[in-house]
Amino acid sequence: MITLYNTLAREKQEFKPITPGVVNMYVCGITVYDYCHIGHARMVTVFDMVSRWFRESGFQVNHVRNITDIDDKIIKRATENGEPIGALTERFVAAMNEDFDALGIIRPDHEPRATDHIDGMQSIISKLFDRGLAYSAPNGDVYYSVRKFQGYGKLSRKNLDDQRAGERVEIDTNKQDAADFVLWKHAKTDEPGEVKWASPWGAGRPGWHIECSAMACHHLGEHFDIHGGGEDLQFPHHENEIAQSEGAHGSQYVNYWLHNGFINVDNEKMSKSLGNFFIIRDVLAKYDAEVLRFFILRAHYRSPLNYSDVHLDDAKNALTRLYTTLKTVPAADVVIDWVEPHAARFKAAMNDDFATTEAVAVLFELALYANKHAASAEGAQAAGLLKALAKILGLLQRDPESYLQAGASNSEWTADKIEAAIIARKEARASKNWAESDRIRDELTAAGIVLEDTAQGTTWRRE
RNA sequence: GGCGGGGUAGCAAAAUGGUUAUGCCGCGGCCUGCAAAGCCGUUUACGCCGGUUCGAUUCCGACCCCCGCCUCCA
Repeated sequence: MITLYNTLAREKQEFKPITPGVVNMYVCGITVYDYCHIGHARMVTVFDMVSRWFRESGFQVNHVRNITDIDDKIIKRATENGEPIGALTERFVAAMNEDFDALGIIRPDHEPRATDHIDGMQSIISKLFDRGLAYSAPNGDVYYSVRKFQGYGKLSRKNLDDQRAGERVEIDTNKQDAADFVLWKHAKTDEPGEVKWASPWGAGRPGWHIECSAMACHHLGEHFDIHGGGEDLQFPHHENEIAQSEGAHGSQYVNYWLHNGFINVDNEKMSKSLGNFFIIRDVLAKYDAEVLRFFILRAHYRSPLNYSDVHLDDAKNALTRLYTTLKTVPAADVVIDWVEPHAARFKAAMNDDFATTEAVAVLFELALYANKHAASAEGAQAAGLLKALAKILGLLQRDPESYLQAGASNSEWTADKIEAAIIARKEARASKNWAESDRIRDELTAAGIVLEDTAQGTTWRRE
């Protein structure tokens, strides 16, 4: 039995699929106008982990993650760059895929793009008009009349009358109510033709929220199991999605809402204005992608996660321990026996709202056991189980030696040169010339290369 | 102002009414030519004040502090 924290209910609930054995899940993806940051990395890693666990648990998973390829920021950036919208978005879709692939994210089953679903959006807007929930404003925009939708605020638990409308942002006088949101934006004369679509309400382009209602409905139907995204999307985005989809279809939209916590820097939310913003590729230039994945998964998905080099160093050292174990103790081929105590605890943790923190702790306990029994079949079995369980989290699947020796490709110390130094040191040691052997080792240490003398000979790794 | 999340050892991060979380770092020991790795051990942990209880970090109440959403945002 899998339980998950449902934002809609504000409590953990047992997961009951609409169709037995099937999980239909929609996750809000990226707006492609810039490189993805580590907050995006957390979001996709978390829902990748969720998909993997459902699959491991025997479910058929339909994982949909959209790509927002039309919006104000995209238009602005394309204009600044003097390039077509399509060229800009294609470039950043490619960059996104590179980054996510590096993180070991399994591609979602569908990655719909907003611009391919304009018809679906218009269809929903028409239904909203039919039901009296949409109206055309004097300026040509189409708005959703929030107060006419009963249950508005049920996800974010916001009471319309308690909001301080207009306190931070000036109220658009075209709206009948400050809380109303745009469904369709009328075309502006200075906008390029590629952002204008014909519609019953005049040429224009969709509002932000409507795309997810349309794409989710297209791939998963009017009613599906899980909808995920970053916690900031809870309001207004997800609240508005509910209003649109349930308003248009007259039935429940989503059973379980999952929201991942943010990555913070110095305990504050990352934001460009604070200048504490980190894009994935900059981090990957400094740290192995698996370190970043491990860093994300060792925390619980709903907790805030502080980012800094110190924390990544910590994660890196911890991951090195695991890989070192697998290097030292050959992993046996293991079919997971879920009754085995470690495996059972791993499963119980994952079933409990994806408690990867506890699952990772089990990994370390297996490493300890494997190290203690390194020479025996028990040890190989434990190492094998460690690797098998880690696979579910998308971790520890590389050749340990390769992982430990990776990086520093720009170093003058190539593998060949290191091997040569090790041979020279071996000769010095054979003649008990400790001064020379230590000199060689110190030289390597200074270059960030650690030597380890074992019964089977000397091995090396990069720090 | 409304709504929500949180304060755990040097750092990071979980669970839990009484029993070792886990990892990193530091320190001591074993091992080693010396190291590294590994193993063993180790550093007054639970924001503050009351209450319930045989017993609370863990439940209840008050208080202090931090963070998020209420605007585009993962």
